Amino acid sequence: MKKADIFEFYRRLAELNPSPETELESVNIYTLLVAVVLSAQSTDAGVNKATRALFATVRDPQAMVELGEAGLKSHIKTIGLFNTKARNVIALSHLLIDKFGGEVPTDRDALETLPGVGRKTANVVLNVALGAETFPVDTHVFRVANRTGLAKGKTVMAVETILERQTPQPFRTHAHHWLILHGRYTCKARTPECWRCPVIDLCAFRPKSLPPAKIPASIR
DNA sequence: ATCCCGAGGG
DNA sequence: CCCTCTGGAT
Repeated sequence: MKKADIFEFYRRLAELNPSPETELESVNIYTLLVAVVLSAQSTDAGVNKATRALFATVRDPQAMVELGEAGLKSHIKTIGLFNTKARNVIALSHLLIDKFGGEVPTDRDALETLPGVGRKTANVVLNVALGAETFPVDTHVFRVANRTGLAKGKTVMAVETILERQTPQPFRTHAHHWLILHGRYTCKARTPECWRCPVIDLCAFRPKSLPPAKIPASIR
């Protein structure tokens, strides 16, 4: 996508939602980390439903370890991949206590040493908790970037590299959330709702599937 | 049947 | 690169 169009793309999403935030609920950086780990291949709404009860009493690694894997599983049974996630969250909590003084590390390499934490999760924690200019590429960002032509890449890493390089300064901290919210509510996976898309004229997908709207002269 | 703020292992 | 883990919503 052309440089001027990239700027205009973000400018419009920013105008509609000046300060976008994550829809994952958390009470501190530790619970944020846990929520993001739990969110893999699951909806934010589904994760929130489970974590509301969990985070009411468990808000730090020590409490999580005391709850135990079986106890955690009973809280997250309704979330996909819950066996692996429960194991990872308990292991990750032990590691935070043993190697990081009970605190969540704030650099990407350290975060990625935690079980269940990959590049995308680390990028989300850094962006949401610290306001870092990271570009987590999830299913929505990957789809929106490729479909619209904003950043075409065959892998999530390729897309992240392009976003990191091309995103204009005023939009760098929130770009991730604008793309994800646009993907979740408008540029949906199965049936994108192009009729209410604010950037339809900048989109590479629109011309092929939906012809440009022709408004009859009679109603103009 | 497809998708949801993926990661780890082969 | 591929596959598996997994329940809930649509």
